[in-house]
Amino acid sequence: MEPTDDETRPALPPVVAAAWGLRERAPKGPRPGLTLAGIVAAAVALADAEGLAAVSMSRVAKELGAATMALYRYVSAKDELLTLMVDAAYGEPPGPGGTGPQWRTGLAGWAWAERAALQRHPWVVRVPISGPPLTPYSLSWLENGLRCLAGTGLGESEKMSVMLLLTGYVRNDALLTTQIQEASAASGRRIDEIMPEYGQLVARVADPARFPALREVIDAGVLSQEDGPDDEFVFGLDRLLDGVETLIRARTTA
Amino acid sequence: MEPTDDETRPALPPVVAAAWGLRERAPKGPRPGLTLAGIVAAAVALADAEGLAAVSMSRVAKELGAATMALYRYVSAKDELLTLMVDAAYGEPPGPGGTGPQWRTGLAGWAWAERAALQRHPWVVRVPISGPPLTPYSLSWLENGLRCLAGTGLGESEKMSVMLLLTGYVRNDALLTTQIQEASAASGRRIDEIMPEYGQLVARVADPARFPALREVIDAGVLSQEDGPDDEFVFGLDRLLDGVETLIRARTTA
DNA sequence: GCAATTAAGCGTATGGCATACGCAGAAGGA
DNA sequence: TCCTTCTGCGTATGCCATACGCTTAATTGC
Repeated sequence: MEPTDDETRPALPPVVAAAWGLRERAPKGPRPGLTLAGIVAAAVALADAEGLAAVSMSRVAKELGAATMALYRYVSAKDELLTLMVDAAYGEPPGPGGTGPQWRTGLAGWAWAERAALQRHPWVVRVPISGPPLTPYSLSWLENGLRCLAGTGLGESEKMSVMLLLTGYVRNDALLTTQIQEASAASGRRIDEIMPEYGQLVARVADPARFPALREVIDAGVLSQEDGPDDEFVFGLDRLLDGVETLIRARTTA
Repeated sequence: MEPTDDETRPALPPVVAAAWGLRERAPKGPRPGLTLAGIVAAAVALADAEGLAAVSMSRVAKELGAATMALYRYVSAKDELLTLMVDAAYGEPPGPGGTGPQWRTGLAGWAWAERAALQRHPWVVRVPISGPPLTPYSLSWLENGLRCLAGTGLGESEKMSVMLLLTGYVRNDALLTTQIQEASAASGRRIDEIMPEYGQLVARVADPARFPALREVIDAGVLSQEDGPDDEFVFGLDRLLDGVETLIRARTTA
């Protein structure tokens, strides 16, 4: 008996197989009354409307008119549902951007697209990473990002590192944004009220002798003026892509 | 009656006042049997030992030999406790680095120090941000970071943006690292087992025709080789500081 | 010394959560 | 017709945050 693939290769995690539609149904037994895609869609809609905290197994089931435990016929644990929700929330990535010298506009467009997706589904960044990306849409996003870096002279390992850095930046920005929004909603103040107040509070609490640099920032009025919601994102993205550009230039001229 | 500070200035949030030690105790009534600092220390120790999920009000109280509701005499809600825990976990920042041309080594040291603090207390990045930093240690970290940028020609607003970008990078790296560790612990596999497996799984699931760039990465063996745990952090930090350097040079030569 | 005041510690109750387990019944194959 | 297999689901367990109000300790004003 020759070795089969099943013995030489690691098995696909069940949730990955499900995401790629590789589950085969046994012919016997009653027809399923629900579908995995329907469960995921209901959970995504619920998270969009009421936040990730509202996504409990019983609540999703109620939304579908089913009992809580019925969901466990489709998903072995809540973690699996979350993984599938994230993949669905990402959806189709933007088309591959230009390669070669256009890498920068391509990657910038990719980053803005991820940001837009995370603004549509802010709860995505609250779902703990369960491992490196293996689900269909996640891999498509990675693929299209990597394509922007073709012809830049970067090594394959460097390309992956750039993508990791970029998606990390976008995700962190989205996490910060939603956390600030939630905190301001919880405190009942609007964000444009909070920032000027913040400057005053820091000034009150931070002794100028011990916090001189901070005091200069406050005196410059940085904390009082409001900037457009995109300004901070643009700044960070520009720095980050500048850093990548420095590396690419070094690889090209070397 | 002339306007007092209390009328013209926003009030300090209670948790901020507590963190700066500004709570005055009424002389009457029984002596407190617990201290805020003691509660925070117990909660930090518990989070270090068993993770943030283990930090429930009843569990912290049990650790202190008190009843659950006793804690609510010191903290108005769990969120307040979490805020104080984070501040305690950061602790003293590294001394201010050199200014002027040494900004880069100073900021790099700052970033490594924050990373070290987050490795000591991985749960910190799981605590939702409740607002801009106002607690003592948080402000000290910000202060010492800003000092590195003195004499670089950056505007005050740009200095703040750089610090936001840098701390975001470090925190995101820490979040990713702990999530991967937790996921690998939950699956019972070691991380150095997972990565080679991951390459094989991607290869199995990703059609080379549809995922050419991804396939190149896999074929280069990027996903199979393990790099030192710091390599990825070094790469991102270098790119990020390169990007800041580009900006500083533009401000200097202009 | 005594009464009034104030805050500390805490017992109880509420409503929600994930999910292990096992049963009833449906669908198809033999 | 009977047997296998799978679906839907009811129940039970042990957690969680925290609102409310009682008892009691420590102090002040008389």
